[in-house]
Amino acid sequence: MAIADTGGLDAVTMQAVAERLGVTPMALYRHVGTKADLLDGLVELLLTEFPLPPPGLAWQDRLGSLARAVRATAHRHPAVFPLLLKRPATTPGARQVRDEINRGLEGSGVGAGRVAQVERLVSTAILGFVASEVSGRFANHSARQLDDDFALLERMLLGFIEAATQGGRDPTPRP
Amino acid sequence: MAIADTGGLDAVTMQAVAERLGVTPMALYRHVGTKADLLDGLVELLLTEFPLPPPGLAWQDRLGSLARAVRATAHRHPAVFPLLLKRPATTPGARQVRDEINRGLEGSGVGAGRVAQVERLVSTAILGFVASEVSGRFANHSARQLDDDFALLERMLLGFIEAATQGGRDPTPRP
DNA sequence: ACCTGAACACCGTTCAAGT
DNA sequence: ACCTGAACACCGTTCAAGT
Repeated sequence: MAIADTGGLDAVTMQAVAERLGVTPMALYRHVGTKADLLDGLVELLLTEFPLPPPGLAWQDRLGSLARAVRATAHRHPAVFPLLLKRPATTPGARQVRDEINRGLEGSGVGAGRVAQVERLVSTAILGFVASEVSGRFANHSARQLDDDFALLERMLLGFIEAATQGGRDPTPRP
Repeated sequence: MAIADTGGLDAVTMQAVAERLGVTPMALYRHVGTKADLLDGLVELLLTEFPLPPPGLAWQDRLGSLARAVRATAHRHPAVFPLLLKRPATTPGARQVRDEINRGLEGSGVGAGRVAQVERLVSTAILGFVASEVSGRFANHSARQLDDDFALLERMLLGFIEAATQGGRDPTPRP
């Protein structure tokens, strides 16, 4: 992970990892099946780094703080984060995050039958924005502009979630 | 592009391209500065393949048909599409698409001062979903499920755009 | 102007051999 | 059980040399 953070994903070679460990590249194959496995491990490490929001918050704040935590983690590991687009969220770390989002959505009043689809769209919107950001698509934009964009994205998603509510609760007015 | 479509991005090597052209790898450096330049060319080729929607449609249909055209192009070139996350949309091909979206947004009544930001969020949401799709994140989902998700994404974005046409400094989406 | 041969410094991965 | 030497089939890229 340290190699990826400082040198990018291309710097994560079997030789670089081996050198970091004071060992020859061939020795790694005793501990990891292939280089793809090593990258999978990196992604899982990233996922377990997302801090889950404290309980007791309103669902809006739970989801909002999780979204911002994901973004902060991505900024810390810009090379590894975009790999999330490539793998189904089936690992323990991925499920942990998805379950947290689902709890927030249930708290919002989204019908149980629609939670999975809403979760997919909300996750994908956050993932797409943050992956764009750390991958370089917004290289010409200021940090201030990106913060504004992200705040608007959060509002868009809260509005979407409220609209997906089955009328069991009154939509909460947003500031 | 043909090599990328059939073998993935990893198959796009200088040697593979050279062989396709009946030439040695070194000959390519007469026509392209570096391999990164070659990939840039691939992305630009992809961008110019997006069919722009016919004029005369309502703004909702213009934006919708553009979104679906982008998705169809991504399905045709799944290896190259995700590279869009890595580059600022500053090339002629990218500008062409962005201008088209901006025209749609202006038609919707979004204030001129907010078109750029709304465009960024709408583009990013589509890009994020489609890149996830072609990169493998939804590998466990059926084509039918993904079509449904995409249709819901379109509705979410139309709702967001409509909310952004109402007054106020902050476009707050409403159901 | 365009292409090639030879060469360099890397890659991931294997296999038999060492401790 | 864990590591290494040697080797293989690749990479991108350069440079001088060829036509």
